[in-house]
Amino acid sequence: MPVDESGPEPTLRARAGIEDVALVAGVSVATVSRAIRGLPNVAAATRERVLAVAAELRYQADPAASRLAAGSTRTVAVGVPDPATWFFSKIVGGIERKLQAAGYDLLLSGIPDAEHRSRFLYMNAPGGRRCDASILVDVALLPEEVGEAISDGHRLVSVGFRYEGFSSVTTDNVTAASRAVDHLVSLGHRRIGLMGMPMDNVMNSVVPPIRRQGYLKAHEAAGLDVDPGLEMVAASTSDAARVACRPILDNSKRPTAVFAMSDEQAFGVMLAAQDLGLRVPGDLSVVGVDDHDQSELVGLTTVRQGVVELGSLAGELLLESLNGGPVIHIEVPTELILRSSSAPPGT
Amino acid sequence: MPVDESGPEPTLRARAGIEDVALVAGVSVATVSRAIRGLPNVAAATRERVLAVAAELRYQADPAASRLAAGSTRTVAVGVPDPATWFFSKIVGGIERKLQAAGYDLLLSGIPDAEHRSRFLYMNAPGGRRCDASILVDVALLPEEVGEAISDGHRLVSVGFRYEGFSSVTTDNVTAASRAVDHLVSLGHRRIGLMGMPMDNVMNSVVPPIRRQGYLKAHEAAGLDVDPGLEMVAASTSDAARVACRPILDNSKRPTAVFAMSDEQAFGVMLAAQDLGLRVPGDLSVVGVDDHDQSELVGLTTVRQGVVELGSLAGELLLESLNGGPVIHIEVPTELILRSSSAPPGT
DNA sequence: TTGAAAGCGCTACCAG
DNA sequence: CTGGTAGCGCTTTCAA
Repeated sequence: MPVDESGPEPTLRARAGIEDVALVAGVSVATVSRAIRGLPNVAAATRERVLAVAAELRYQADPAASRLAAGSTRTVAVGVPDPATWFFSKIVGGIERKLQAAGYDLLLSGIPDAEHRSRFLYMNAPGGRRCDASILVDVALLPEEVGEAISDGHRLVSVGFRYEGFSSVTTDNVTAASRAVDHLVSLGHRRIGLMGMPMDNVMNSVVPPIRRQGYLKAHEAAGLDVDPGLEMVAASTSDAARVACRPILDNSKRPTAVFAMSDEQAFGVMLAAQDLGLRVPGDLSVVGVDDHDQSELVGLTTVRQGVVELGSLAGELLLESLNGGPVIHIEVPTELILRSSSAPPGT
Repeated sequence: MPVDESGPEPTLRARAGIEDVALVAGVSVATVSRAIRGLPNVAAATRERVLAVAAELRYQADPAASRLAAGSTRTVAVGVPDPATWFFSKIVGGIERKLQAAGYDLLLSGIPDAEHRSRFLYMNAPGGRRCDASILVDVALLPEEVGEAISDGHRLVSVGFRYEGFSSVTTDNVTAASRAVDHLVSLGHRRIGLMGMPMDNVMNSVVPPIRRQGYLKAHEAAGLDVDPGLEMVAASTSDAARVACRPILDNSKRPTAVFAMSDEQAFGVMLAAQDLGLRVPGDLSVVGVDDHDQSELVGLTTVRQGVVELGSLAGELLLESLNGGPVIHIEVPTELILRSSSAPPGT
């Protein structure tokens, strides 16, 4: 009766550890460690042999063990308000590509509110030992959080806001907004609504007021009064904006144009106009910010910012900072893209 | 001359370790470990004291150390072809919410090609010790990869495809596609183009052929011949589709309708129609799949699938599988949404 | 209910 | 250039 050795190849049976590799290659674990990580002081022949054995045994260093022993995690945490959003997903995509290419793992967290934000900050602080650094996208930090992060030695790059002490990638939001409003003014609009975002202290608390500044500035430059009754606020989604702007549009004293702080909001405004039977741009001009993938199709005039680029730049800055690079602030340019959603009033 | 003790609070100086907590609380590290993790066999009073000290010292267990000692990583890896895409970002969002709520970390990887796929599989296999499980979204596995994953004991849930051996969340793609084409047929269309996706073996290699089946099936059911000259292929983006369909639309023998495998492709078809001066739906009807956020605004008729739900369900299945749950297959329903991009030919 | 101690798998220092 | 070995910070028997 033949004894059938069950289980597959006995050589590759369990997960190979560094010791197994050392044994088979006939060297010490120390040498294996050096050889595999490409450190100097390993004879070429030795390294080759070790690498061959490691490959054969399908050896992979246990990340937890490496991290524990070496101190570095080769992981970076990325926090965004909502990863399912057009804007944030583009940025995450840009970051991911850079990090993956550099061999870093990317830990993704959604940060929908202040509680999540402080948890993120706490867990990803150096003391948390979860990552080597983190990237925060449009998540506003309180002054005390900034101070704490700095004194903790938190490596952090910020997208959207500029904090001294951390590298950042931002756009010139005052200019972006005033560019849009200037355009509407130059078309002859005098009653220009603002579709803004909430300015609570939880997230996005910096971008909206700045874009609003641009809106005000453009009015001032044109010698126009702003009508506070034309200001609306909604989350940065099409649906929220659609609902929020309805009362102001469904009104004889409605604006002749609306500047929306994001294209997705602008889409919502266009939808509301459709709902009310208003023609765009005949009855209502609409301008947004972003140059969303679908903006061309719907003919939305917008102020473009290179969103994916925002992400890749953030990834690069982070990598540089990890390599001991200096704090760098980058401001990416914006550009007005003219399409069919804006025209002189009453056209 | 007063000696100024430099450095902040001496008590909280360095990062507190479990030993510090034990010392201050007057218990052993073993007890601290139990107390903090909520394990039984700790006196209520003791636990309370330990927790208080831990909070005061801002103690956090080092994840790497815990992982090494306990074996579990509390991390799950998620692989998608391109995280910057509408469809995948929605799914990742759905997954993220579930995982975050359950206290799991989410490692995000883009898997644009076969090389990345095999690297992902290798690193996130149980032997990689990087995560406890993984989720693959629309990343097609070769039969040998499936077999290997199973025999490795890889915990994996699949979104988009159904493999025996792993939990999965899918949609009925044949029905989705045939529903769309049936609709066009019932409007009177006889020449219906197909905007499909590439069927290489790298990614998306299962969904496109299945949707194509639905397209063929609907033709057959209606007794219609399919014209191979009306088949187009492009990546699932608006731009790619716009370019790819141009030659077929810019032709006297053009189709009267196009079924696109995704809404983003449908957007591209609509853009191409615009480019060529074709009216939608008058000269060309267009139907997509997904019900993208912007589909309502552009009036796109589409077959809706609950994309975020796909993600949340995947997250739930994964969590259950981690808790020893069984393999489960879920198929989510689809629904035809009628809008203005489809109408009888020549309307 | 609590504590002592043996690892978890690797890296890094120091000798040789 | 290579090997021995002491940790990294926590979890988990096993005894007490």
